[in-house]
Amino acid sequence: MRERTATASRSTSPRGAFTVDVALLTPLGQQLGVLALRSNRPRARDAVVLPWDTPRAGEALADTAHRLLRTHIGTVPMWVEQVAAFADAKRHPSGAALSVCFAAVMPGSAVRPEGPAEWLDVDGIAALPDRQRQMVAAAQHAIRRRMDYEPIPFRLLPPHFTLSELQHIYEVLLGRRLHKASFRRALHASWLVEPTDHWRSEGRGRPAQLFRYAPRRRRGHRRGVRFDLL
Amino acid sequence: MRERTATASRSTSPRGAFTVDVALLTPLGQQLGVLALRSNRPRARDAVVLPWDTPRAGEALADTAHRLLRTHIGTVPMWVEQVAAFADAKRHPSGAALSVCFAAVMPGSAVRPEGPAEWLDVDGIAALPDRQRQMVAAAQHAIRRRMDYEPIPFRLLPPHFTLSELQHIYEVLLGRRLHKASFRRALHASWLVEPTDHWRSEGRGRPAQLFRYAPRRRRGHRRGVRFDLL
DNA sequence: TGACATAAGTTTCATGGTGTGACTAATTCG
DNA sequence: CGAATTAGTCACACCATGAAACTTATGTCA
Repeated sequence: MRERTATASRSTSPRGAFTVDVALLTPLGQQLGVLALRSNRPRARDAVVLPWDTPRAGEALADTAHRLLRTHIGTVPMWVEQVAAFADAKRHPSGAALSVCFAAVMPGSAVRPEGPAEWLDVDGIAALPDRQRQMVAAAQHAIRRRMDYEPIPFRLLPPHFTLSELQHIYEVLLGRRLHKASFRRALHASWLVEPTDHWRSEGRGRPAQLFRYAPRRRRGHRRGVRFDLL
Repeated sequence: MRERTATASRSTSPRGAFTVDVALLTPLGQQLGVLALRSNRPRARDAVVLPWDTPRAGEALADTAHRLLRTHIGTVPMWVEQVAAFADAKRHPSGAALSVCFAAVMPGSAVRPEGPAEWLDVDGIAALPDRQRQMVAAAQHAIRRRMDYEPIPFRLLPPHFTLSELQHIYEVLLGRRLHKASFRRALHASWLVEPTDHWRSEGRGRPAQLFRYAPRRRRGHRRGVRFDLL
């Protein structure tokens, strides 16, 4: 066990130091799940917390986040990015004045994480400390925004996937249904995926063709201003 | 003078504390300018720095940024937002391990700021400390992204403005030219501006009608996924 | 075997947004 | 007056979008 992980020590960091907290999101059925650590004292105020730690000497923020993820899920997800710093009066398990939140995504897995870790439904995060509740909301918001510029959903799928699986990931991340024909038309027009020779039969219904994420030459198409989101 | 402002003290903050730094951007002709403070020791390594300070006890991050802005330009701009936290080994004038960057925008003014403050061209920021150079770049990047969701350019204009002025702001912030007809067509289609009864004669050329920022009823138009930015 | 359910994938149509260049309009200056 | 300058519009080709209907390929079960 590592020292200074969230479950090992609580409220023992010196005041004034800062923490790095990780909101690791994953598809959990039709919802989003976030990785939380359950303490062995279920009656305590911090019964469930996000993974957090203080950086080691000379360690970059992102490296602290990576180390936390390696510790708790054994690997570093394909997508990890800083969301924001939080320093208001809201409670944090460390007592630190400031916490930097990192968001990460990993493929959906039916397996329950081992140890004190578990998946929490993003809509059932009332048990988290106040500051970490804000963090989960901010992480979800950041992901939805950055999806427009980064291929985050593809990081949540194996190398080969069906278009229905891809659409389902988009729907879970965005929290709304998408239209099948429009989704596929736009996807193909962007030359982001490439069909393979393999098909997957999922029981009933027509088999689905497997695709690979293989972005083609970008036509450097500077688009105009979009006012419709203001 | 306030204690602990950027020009008053250098490298005197306790190590381990963190700073709040502000990148205040403004249109400067065809370019962007950023507010910098020139020290009275021009030969020093930190000849020019962004405004920064450490938060007071119990002060929220945004409040520290607001206080800095009030100190140096006398008012709090209409748009101030956190960009990110920086904590790598790059040099910061305070010596602090971590710095939280805030971006802000204010209307272009031909007036030179008073005191030790001055406008630095965003492309001529080599004189800034390493970490603050990163901050200015990140602030510019963040603004370009958030312009799609927030009416930041309107915060850079007086209550009444011409459409040419608005387009010029967009061009300076985005760093590229826009097509006049497309810009206006999209703008009007979004019902963001409202014509007034006033016109402005700017010397030569046809007078321009003045508009007001008056966003109309949003038709809750959930748009599909955009793959063309990936 | 054949009807049905189910899921993948395509087609079609109406509508509306986009880039572009050319056009008109109103003013100042010489 | 006429040229220069800036504001504002138009027309056209093309692309993107939402929606619904349609086709294809499988499994299920009588």
